[in-house]
Amino acid sequence: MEKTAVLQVFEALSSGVRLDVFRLLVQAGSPGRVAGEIATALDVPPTNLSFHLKALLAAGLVTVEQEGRFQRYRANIPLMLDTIAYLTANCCGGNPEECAGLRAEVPGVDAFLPRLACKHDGSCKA
Amino acid sequence: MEKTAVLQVFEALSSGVRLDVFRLLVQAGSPGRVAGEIATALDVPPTNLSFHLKALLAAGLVTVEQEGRFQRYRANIPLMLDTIAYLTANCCGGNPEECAGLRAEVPGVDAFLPRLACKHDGSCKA
DNA sequence: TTGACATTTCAATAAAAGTTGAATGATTGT
DNA sequence: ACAATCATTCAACTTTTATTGAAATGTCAA
Repeated sequence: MEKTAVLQVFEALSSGVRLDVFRLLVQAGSPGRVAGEIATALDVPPTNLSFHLKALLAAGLVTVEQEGRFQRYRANIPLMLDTIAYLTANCCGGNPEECAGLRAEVPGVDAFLPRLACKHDGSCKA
Repeated sequence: MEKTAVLQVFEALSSGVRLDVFRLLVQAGSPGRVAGEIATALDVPPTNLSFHLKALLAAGLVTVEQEGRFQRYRANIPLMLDTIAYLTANCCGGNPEECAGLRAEVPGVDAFLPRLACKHDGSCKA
């Protein structure tokens, strides 16, 4: 994944409104939500929501599909996972056990992480 | 984890300099790096690096330890993992298989993720 | 085709973040 | 103590981002 794309993702998630929108869509799953539903759920003025949705779209974190006069938004989960993989790449350099131990301490985090950026025999992968 | 803390993390990671610094420290593992090493490695003026390190510190993403006249910085891996857990919480709402399938498609991502925010029997956890 | 609704675009303003050079504080070696 | 080194703080400026209301676009239903 390219650094500029990763930066766009993190910048997109660094606004309170956009973080809420994205998480709402992550939890919504494949049905997603139309813009009006999002605006109501989060109590954000439509014009402002539109501004933030545009940023999320530019980052690739959400997709849109027209549905009559509605716009249906969905979270782009694979991009979220790619971004996590980028951030955690080659964790702890030569000492992968270090990262493995830390992972074990955060309940629930393991299933969403890269099969460690380092192999289980102790060596690291690219 | 609190939303404001998560926002600080994402904001911290939304600058090219800070993203590079954090990844450098993630890969450095427990030895970390002193400020001068970071500045040299990334070719950032010390005054500017200091500005960005301060933001990373405020977000909690790095720690400092004084070492003579040097300042040694280290990545805060548990916070990184907590943040990932927050972002992926309750993924795909009622349809956890949806997220599980997507995870499987991103090589290397699984080991760094929450043991899915949903249980393997199909139900979701808090 | 007219009127109502959903959403976006535009323009203006307000607020925040990034970069730089000069100055400061702290620590080491001589 | 003195000079050199490592790093941070400060002040000024430039650039980017957020928010709002009014207007425009496009779709549906009667």
